[in-house]
Amino acid sequence: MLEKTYRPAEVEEKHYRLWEESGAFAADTRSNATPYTIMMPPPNVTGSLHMGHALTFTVQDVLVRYNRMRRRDALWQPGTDHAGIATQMVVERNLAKEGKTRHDFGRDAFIGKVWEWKAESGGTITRQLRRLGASPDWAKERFTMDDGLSRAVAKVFVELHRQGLIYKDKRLVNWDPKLHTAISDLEVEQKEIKGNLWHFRYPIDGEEGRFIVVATTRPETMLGDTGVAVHPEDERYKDLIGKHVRLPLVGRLIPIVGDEYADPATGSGAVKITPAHDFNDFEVGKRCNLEAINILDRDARLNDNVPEAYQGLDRYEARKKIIAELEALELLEKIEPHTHMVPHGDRSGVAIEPWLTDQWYVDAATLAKPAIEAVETGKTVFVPKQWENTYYEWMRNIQPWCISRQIWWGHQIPAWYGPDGTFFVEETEAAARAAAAKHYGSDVELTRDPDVLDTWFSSALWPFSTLGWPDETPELARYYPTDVLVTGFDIIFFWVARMMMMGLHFMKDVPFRTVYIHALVRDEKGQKMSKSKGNVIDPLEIIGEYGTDALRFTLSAMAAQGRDIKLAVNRVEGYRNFATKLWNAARYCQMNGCEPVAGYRPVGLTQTVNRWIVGELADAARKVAEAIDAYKFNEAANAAYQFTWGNFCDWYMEFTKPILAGSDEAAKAETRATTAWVLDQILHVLHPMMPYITEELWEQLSPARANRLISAEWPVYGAELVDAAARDEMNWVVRLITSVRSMRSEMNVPPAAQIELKLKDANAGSLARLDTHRDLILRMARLSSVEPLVGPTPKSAVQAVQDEATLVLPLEGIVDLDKERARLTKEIDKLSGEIKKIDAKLSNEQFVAKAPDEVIEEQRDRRDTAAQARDKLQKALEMLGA
RNA sequence: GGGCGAUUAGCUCAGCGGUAGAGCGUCUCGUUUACACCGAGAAUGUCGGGGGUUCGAUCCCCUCAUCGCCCA
Repeated sequence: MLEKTYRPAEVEEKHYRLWEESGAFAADTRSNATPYTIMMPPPNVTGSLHMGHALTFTVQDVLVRYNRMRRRDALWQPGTDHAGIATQMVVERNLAKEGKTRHDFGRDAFIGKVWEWKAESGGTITRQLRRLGASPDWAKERFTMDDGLSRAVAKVFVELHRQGLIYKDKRLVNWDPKLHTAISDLEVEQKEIKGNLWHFRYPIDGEEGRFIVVATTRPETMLGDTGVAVHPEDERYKDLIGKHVRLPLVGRLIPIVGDEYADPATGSGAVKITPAHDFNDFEVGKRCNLEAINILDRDARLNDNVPEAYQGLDRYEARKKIIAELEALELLEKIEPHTHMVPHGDRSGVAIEPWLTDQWYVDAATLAKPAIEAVETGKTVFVPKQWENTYYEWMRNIQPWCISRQIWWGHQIPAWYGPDGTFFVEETEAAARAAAAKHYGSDVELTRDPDVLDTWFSSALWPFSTLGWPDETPELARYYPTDVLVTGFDIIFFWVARMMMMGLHFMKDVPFRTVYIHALVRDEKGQKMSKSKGNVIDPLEIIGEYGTDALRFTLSAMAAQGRDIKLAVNRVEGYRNFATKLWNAARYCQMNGCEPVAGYRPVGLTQTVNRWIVGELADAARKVAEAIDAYKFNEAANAAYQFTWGNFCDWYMEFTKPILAGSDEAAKAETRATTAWVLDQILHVLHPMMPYITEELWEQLSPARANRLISAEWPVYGAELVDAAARDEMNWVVRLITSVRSMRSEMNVPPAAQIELKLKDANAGSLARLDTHRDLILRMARLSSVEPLVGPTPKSAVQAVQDEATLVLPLEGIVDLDKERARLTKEIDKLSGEIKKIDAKLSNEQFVAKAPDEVIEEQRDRRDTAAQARDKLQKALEMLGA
């Protein structure tokens, strides 16, 4: 016998272990079934499960479990990402606790430390994924730094280099002065900073007493100024173009140039140009042949290219000093408060510096072209479709991708330098040595490029590198391209776009047919969850309190397309209650001997109630399947919830109690079998969203079954299961019972009182329904009898209309006449309002002329029904007297 | 500045051309042996404002307001 309530903690671990051990998650490369493939976005190896993970992996697991049950050969490819900077930071932080830095160890030893850390702590996220019930093919788990994946990375790098799509260049990069590495544009976050706009006077050379005013938010960069730009058409400065300015504090003569970058409308209209430390200035410098003087070192301290007094100063100390000194020289015109956007490193949190360095770049614009076309032609489709615009916007304006990082943890760039700086890009050191020997005519000492690749470089290869590429494995042939990629919009640029580029380039086909972009999970007020705000809801805590299934079902139910999820814990509680409800329904089945009957077929049933529930179930299961197919997880969850609670528990189980308690053995047997069968189907339909409780019930309700639910087949029913007549009949019963309950409640009839119901003017059909279902009507409406009304309507009665009939509750002595009059009046008013509205429509010639016939017909029907009901209630009201 | 999205019951959200829905919350009643993590019933909405298209608009179009996000 089942316990009284479901205790998730007691069964989740067991089922997970059994699933995994039995190979239920494994794809079958040799299967004849059509593959269904999802590449798991590899979480960072440093990660721990947050609500965003919980959503994305729940959605993926729902898809995978569902398609597995649909008998697709499902491959959910798992793995983790080495997360270069993030992981290196974690390990360095640990070393810092012992007062050490990575430099105390040296590169190789430090990398050894990182691997050690990974072996000890890198499994957290995958353990937590297991708690969430995720069912990827763990045997195929990969890590972006695996040998195989590293080989793929090297091959891609070398090939792209040979094709001219990877190149080395000296340009301004986003330099992170804390982490000492370049980062890509995407890793830069613009933060609004309240600062100042300092206006400086630069003396014009050769014109004593004349100044040009320039404004800057970054005074320290003035030491690297190599020009002042004005708009070529700006009348104020036209005469100055070609002249020079004597740069204060430095003494350098720098030219005044005409360039349209200077906006006459902002500030003074003149701008100082620091080509080595500003992206816009860099372009101006190129156009106007200005020198680029690098004045910063890797810590963003001033270097030897500035006057001695400033050398070694931090950028912010230098700023203070410069302002003070210019003020002393009376060259500070004014200071305006100014709020502006300052780029910050997303990992380090410090302001990044544009810095001139040698870096490796990917020619993203070239690779983007086929990737754009693939979406334009529908080879890859975004769901919801609007995200395609975001993708296009980014891809059509894509900039060269800086892929080198000055850190140690990651894929080291496969380039080796000879003594004269010539480099050899090869997959292995041996190949590089051979190439160098050929080039120099003898063996020479080679040094490998110390940089590593951007983490996203290896992630971009994930859809094929995990399947064995560059080897032509059976997996690669079978599972690429994948079916759907599930992810959040925040990494469309980081990852989706890059997989598209790499996939198309190396596999000549898109990496996935569909990209499902889900929402971001926020707190219940719509704030992004963050540790600093203290509004984080920890999925593991939720799981601990309400169970995994409750969390998964909540996330499914809230995953409506195109909207963020504001997660409120009471929603989870509500769906935990749903799990308990299901549990108790199963318990009821068990107590009533409703056990699965081998060979049961839901056709040819004798009991209307059974034909009805079977049809409702078929409808609900179809809705769930269609919703999952359309990535409408909220609709899938709601359809399953509504059927289980609203149809099966609230009505069917109550309807059948008289049969199960009765003496018609054949009806009893049929009903038991049907009840068991429907519950069984519910378990199937809920399983993708609530895997644990359904598996547990599946096992407990019929321990003899050979297979587990995870491996069962998704139910698909023929149209013959839906019986419209049965549905109409049961709906009639439902309406009758609801009506009586409502009258009782409104008239304050004590629940325990068994009263009589009379049916007035009921036709033969209704009377037949009444006879069929008398037992359950008596029970559910708490009546002593239900009979056709003979003779006149009793004086003190409460009445309601149902189709052609009137329901009459004779409540002599009990009924409060005023209350009943008020109730009837309210009903009548409601109906009158409706009739009036419909009449207005029907008397509108345009409506009658232009609306479709069936709409007009429907309006007429509704009007007639309402009018009939109103007349009957009117009579009832008159009978009560004024 | 450019783009996207949102605004529906007290709260969180579905719906998106023809009877406004759910969950939670609220109120009333209820120990009917599956379930009080429950059951029955009830109340609650000029579907952000203003225009337009249409026989008909919560739904389509325009505009304004407010809020949020992305990109400069």
